[in-house]
This record gives sequence, structure tokens and C-alpha cells, in this order.
Amino acid sequence: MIIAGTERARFAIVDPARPSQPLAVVGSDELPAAVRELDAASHPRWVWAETHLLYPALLEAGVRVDRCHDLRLCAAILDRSTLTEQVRSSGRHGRPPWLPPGPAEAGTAGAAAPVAAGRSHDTLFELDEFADIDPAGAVDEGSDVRASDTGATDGSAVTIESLARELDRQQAMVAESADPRALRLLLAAESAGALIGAEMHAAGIPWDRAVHERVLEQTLGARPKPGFKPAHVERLAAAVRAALAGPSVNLDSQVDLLRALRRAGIQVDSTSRWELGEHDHPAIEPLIAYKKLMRLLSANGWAWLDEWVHDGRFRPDYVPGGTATGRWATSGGGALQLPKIVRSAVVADPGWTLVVADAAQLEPRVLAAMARDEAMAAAGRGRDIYRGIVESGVVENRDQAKVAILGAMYGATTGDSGRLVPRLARAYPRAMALVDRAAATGERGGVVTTNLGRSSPSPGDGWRVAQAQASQPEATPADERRARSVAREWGRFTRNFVVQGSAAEWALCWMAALRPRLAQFAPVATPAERSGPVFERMPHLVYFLHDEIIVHTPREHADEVAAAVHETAHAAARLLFGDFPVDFPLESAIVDSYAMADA
DNA sequence: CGGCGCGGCGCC
DNA sequence: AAAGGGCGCCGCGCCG
Repeated sequence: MIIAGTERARFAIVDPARPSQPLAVVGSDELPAAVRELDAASHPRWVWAETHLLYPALLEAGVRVDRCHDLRLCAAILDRSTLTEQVRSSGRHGRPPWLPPGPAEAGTAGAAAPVAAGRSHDTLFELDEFADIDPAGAVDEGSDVRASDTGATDGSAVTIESLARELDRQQAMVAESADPRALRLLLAAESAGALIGAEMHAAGIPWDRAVHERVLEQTLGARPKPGFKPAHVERLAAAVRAALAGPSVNLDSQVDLLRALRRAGIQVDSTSRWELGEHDHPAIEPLIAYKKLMRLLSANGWAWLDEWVHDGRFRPDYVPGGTATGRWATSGGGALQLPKIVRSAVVADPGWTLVVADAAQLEPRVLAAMARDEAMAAAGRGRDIYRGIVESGVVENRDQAKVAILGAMYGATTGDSGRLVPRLARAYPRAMALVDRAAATGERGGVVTTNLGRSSPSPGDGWRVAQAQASQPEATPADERRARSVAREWGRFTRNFVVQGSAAEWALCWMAALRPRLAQFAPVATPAERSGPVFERMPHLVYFLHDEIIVHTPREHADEVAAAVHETAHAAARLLFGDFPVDFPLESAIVDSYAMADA
């Protein structure tokens, strides 16, 4: 058990049992070597304040670690979870002021006045009873190593003692929580995600600039001079202006365009593609095409290539835990919104290939398992869950099953989706009850919690103000309508939160289990042109999109990697849902280009 | 000039 | 009239 911390740009690595006797005190240049040595010696779980501040430098130096505990991400979970509500209400567990808010809780300052919590001798991560089903090592028992970087952001030194105290606080909260096992798993998975996010940034997505440019040229025309638009875009713009009889309309200005459309007799209230599509007019088709091309140009055009692709890699900045539900965010490059049209540019290196896998209908399956809804789980067993729902006679066709399920999870009340939801409720009452309960809790302003213990934020001022106004004696019917509307809106958020958030946990556990499996492959010889970090010379994750992953692997390991991807998906299911009979089938492919994975 | 809200749209 | 959840990024247009 070790801690590393820093004071004045020095890093200390410390065993928490003997915090006053650092195992190493080094400058940042020597830190990677020290970590490498201690990691090899005792295989510890490194504890540090923020993975994204410390780990990139280790990776840069070729040092990879197996496990960590990210104090900031874990605090963000623990300080909000309903599972720790009791222990938090004791007042003994205020977050230390030096620990920044988690990525999804910006503005939520840590509570002041830390109180010394009794030292807990529990280990955070021992999960003996699950060791046999945890292939990851992600959540197994292990010694504790703590590292902190100092103060990174505001220059204030965070002492070793502060870090040790915070780890103790978190361990105590977990131990005294309503479900220590679930929280241990969640914190381990969240921390593994932090490692993976940093590693995927360091590795980068293999990106073939020439392929991307070919797509742009075929779709948009040749790259224009600065300040000009590509030929195909200009041609469509001219067609739209001609059809609208508005030679000077600025198609990129919503106001200008809307005015021109109405002048031409197209009665729309917005310029959204959805609404435009309802109308029949010669300007519509070229306008929709124009918008599509402009989207590609501005979001993933030549400027994007210049900014984000270097040395054959796209390196987005991942933000693990970046959203309230626990899904990741990205902070640049739009990595989670890569349009399908440019995915052909994701091409494996020579001699390497891509293992692409996504979990089929992840969210409905997670819902079925969470709700212990045997009928719904059975609909998905060994088949497309939507087809299973059709075969059970609940609805007539797959499209209906899909919109009904989405409607149930998102809270649709009207339209095709809303009409189908009641049929779903009759067939799968337990699943429906779970999401309905989450919605009702949210409407009341309450907090809901995922399968492993990530809780939703409390509703904001908008909700409170609206409810307060509606409960005044002089409240108008408009006030009451407004309050109901705001409440339902929050209810739709909490309804979806439990499903989306629990699905995110499944995906995290999947990756956390897969990562050590990939690390077991022997490194391949480093090609002269590529001397990257060690994990870049073995199969490694390069992309993660909510329920989908890409592993970049030497060709000779592809089949084994694909097997590991499947095995760890099953392992994640067992870890989260035990023996409950629910399937999480993957659609996977071994391909040289991401675009071929859809076939 | 930068900051910000909005409409719109890409992904899940 | 009300309207399915979560995101990030773009350009526009307004603001100071």
C-alpha cells in the first residue's frame, strides 16, 4: 500500500501504512521510473487525485499501470449517491476543499470543514466473493498504492496527508454505505475508465488522412481556398437561392433563411430538416442537401483534419464520467459524434486490424435485468430483443417494438411511441414499473440511482421555482401547467437516467475487464516508424462510444482479441446481474476499416 | 474583440 | 397545444 504525492513539483510515493516514510521522493523526470519499479514489485492500486493530470506523463514515458483509484471521480460518485445518504447525513464526511468537483458536477463546490474520519482498515477493493468471476483484475483484491500529483491546477500543494485522509474518508463511506459491494465495483470501474480514457488519447484512433480527404472531395468537391465554399456546396446554394427567388439569401443564417422560405410560400416555423421535409417545394431538396454538406464541411472537414489528425492518429480528449449519467464526454474533436460517412478513414496500421464490437440493444437488456423482468429478458435471449418482443405477440413488427421500448425509456406519452407503451407495460410490468417509479421520483424532485449506485443530480432552480409558484395560493392555471410540465420534464430525465446510467456501468465494466486481457498479449517488436508507449505495441482500445468499442490489434492476435471482447461482455453481465438470465450479445467484426463494421 | 445563447444536427 | 433521454460542436447574431 503506497501513496504518491507531490509537494513543490516533487512526487512522493507512500505506503499509507507508513505515510511519514515515503518509498520514493522524486522529481517529475524520475516519476515514471519510480512508478514502473514499484508497480512491478508490488502490483499496487495507485491512488491519486486526478488521473488525467498524472497518468498522461506516465504514458508518455512508456509506463502503464494496471489499476488506480481516482479520488476526484470517486468523490463525485460517493458525495451524491443515495447509497451513502445515511453516512453523509452524519456530517462526518465533508469533501475536502482541495478536491475539485467531478467532471459532471461543475459548480458543485466541495463541502468545507473536513472532519477526521476514523481510520478504516477495510480495503476498498476486496471482492473475494467475486474474484472468480472477475477476469479483469479491475476489482480484485490488491494492495493500495496512492499517488497524488500536487497541485496541479491552482498551485496549492496537496499534501500526502490530505490524500491519505481523503482515501480514508472514501473507504469509510463505502464501508458504511447501503451497498459496499456495488460501490466498490462502481469506483473500480470508474477509475479503470479514467485510465482507459488517458490511454486512448495517448494511443489515438488510427486515421487515414488520404481516405478522409477522398471522402471530402467526393462529397463536397475540391478543397476550396480560405473563405470559399467547395464547388458542390456552392452549386446547391445556387439552386436553393434560385428556387427561393432570393439571390442574396444567406443560407447559413437561420433568420435570413426562415424569412426567405416564408416569402417563397413555405410556411415553416423553423429551418430544421425534419420540418422542411414536410413541405413540397423545389427549394427543399437542395436545401436539405446543402445543410448536410455544410454539416460535414464545418464539423469534419479539412479544418477538422488539420486540427485533430496528426501522424496518422486522431486523439480526442475523453472525459470519463463527464455526464450526469456516467456516460463519457469528450472535450474536443467531437469524437462521440463521428458521422458514419467519415468512419472509412479509421483504418488499421499495416499488419494490424480492428476489432469492432457493440452491444446490441444494451439499454433494454439492462432495464430487463435491473427490473428482474424475466419476460423481457426472455424476449432478448439469443435473439434481437425487438424481434423477441414481436414474437411474443406484444406488437406487430420490429419498428413498433423499437419505438415502444424507446418510448418507455424516454418517457414518450404521445405519438406512435406513446400509444404503444401501454402494450409494453402489460407484457413487461416489472420493467415498466421500474422506469415509471424513476419518473415519479424525479417529478417529485427526488433523486434516483443506477444499478451500482450513481445518483442523479437534484433538480435545479427551474424546477424549484416552478413548483413553488404553483403552490402559492394565488397560483394561476398557467403556473400549474408550467409546474406540471417542468416536473414531467425532470421525470423524463430521471426515468432515462436509471437506464442510461446503468448501461454506462455495464460498458465500463466491460472495458475494465477487457483492458487487462489485452495487456496480456506480448508486445510486438516496435516498428522503426512507431516507437509509442508500450501498450501501443500490443492490442489496445482506441475508441469507446457508449456501447461500442474498437480494439486496434496486430493481425495475428485478432481472433483471440475478439474472443476476449465477447468473454468480457459476459463477465460484465455476471458482475452486474449475477445469475439473472439476461443476454448481452455483441455484434462484432474484424475489419481493416471502421466503415466495414456495419456490413 | 470575446462571451454566450440559440438553432440545428451529428452520435448513442 | 404539447412535444422522448444524454451529449458536443458549428455558425450566427447579439451583447458589452
